[in-house]
Amino acid sequence: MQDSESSPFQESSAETRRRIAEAAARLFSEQGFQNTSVRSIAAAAGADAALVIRYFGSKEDLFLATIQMHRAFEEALQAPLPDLAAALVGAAARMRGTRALRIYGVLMRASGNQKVGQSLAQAIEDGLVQPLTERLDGPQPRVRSTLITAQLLGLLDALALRSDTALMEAGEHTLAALYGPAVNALIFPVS
Amino acid sequence: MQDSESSPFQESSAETRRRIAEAAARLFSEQGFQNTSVRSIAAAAGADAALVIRYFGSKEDLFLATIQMHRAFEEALQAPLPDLAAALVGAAARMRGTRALRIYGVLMRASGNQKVGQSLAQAIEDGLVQPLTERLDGPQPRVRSTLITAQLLGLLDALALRSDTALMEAGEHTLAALYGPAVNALIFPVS
DNA sequence: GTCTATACGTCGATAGAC
DNA sequence: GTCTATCGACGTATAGAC
Repeated sequence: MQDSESSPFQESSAETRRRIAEAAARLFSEQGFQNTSVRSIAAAAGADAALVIRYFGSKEDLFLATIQMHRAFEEALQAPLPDLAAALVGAAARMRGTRALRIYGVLMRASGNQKVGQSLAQAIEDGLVQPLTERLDGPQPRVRSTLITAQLLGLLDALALRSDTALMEAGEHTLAALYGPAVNALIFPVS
Repeated sequence: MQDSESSPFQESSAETRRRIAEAAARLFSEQGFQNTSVRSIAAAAGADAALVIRYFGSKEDLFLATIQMHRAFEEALQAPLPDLAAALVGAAARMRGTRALRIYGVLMRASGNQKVGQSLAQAIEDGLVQPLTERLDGPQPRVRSTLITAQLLGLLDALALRSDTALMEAGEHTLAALYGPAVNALIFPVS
């Protein structure tokens, strides 16, 4: 399963494997999981469909191995508490047009697949809900961080899945000025 | 294509067609679009797979014809402006465990299909964004209503796609008390 | 050891027999 | 009006050529 680059004098196949992974990452992120066939990945990599399965086990495993979510909120989560909301919304706004946002949309739509759904849920838990929970003061930090996550992912949905024009055209400053206070209502609840 | 019930003495097929639509609605909402085969729908309806296609044109058209989103926020959108946020969040919270919420998740995950994605986007526009925009006072009503929609759909995502335990177990009152003010921050911006 | 040829079962969809 | 036969494409598996 994991024969990583342990032997430096691998004859040839490591290169083929890399080309397959590269083609898979590109096609999956452009067209999604269901709309990308194993055969088309093989063709783009100049290889055979059987090889793809031989190297990666299944289309599902190939997807999980090549498409992984960028930790888009990692930096924003370090912001001081009074600036946290603006930092999170700004990070989401800056994802517009990026590959990371497209990949989020692809993962979302592929989450009907059990492994993909679990993987995505875990990434959200580890990359957003859990770090947020630790930073919150006051009552019910877990529910509040989950709701903040819902706000941020709802924003990403509008951008990635619906390409909402009103939000695509708005300036980052406008989005932060409007959505920031809404996020702050959960960071600093009125109790 | 459209031979609706124009002749009252249809021999038999109208009943078969109804059974197919019924089975399709049930299986699609339980298993999603991709995980439901035309053959399994035909079997559940006691009919033949070719008949299913013959009556409905394609699996895609059958899906669009049978799975349609319940206008879950129609009533809440009538609430007086000061109560609107609580009404919307309450409506979302009450969707937990319902068929309507499962259907939302199914549509979301099937939105990689172009027709499904457009249909869902249109339903969101007509059932949420547009009515909300008309009710908002103050600047940038369109962007604000789009962001409120993002909040509400983000909440539905957490409930339908991730079955988030923190939110599934929270009381409707708790959710309204926490998320309501966050929605209100967009209904009544501080300017 | 790296890859190709081939095949199996299932899918959505179509043509035509009854 | 309904079903049988079949199509091409899919994911996957394996035998064996180089």
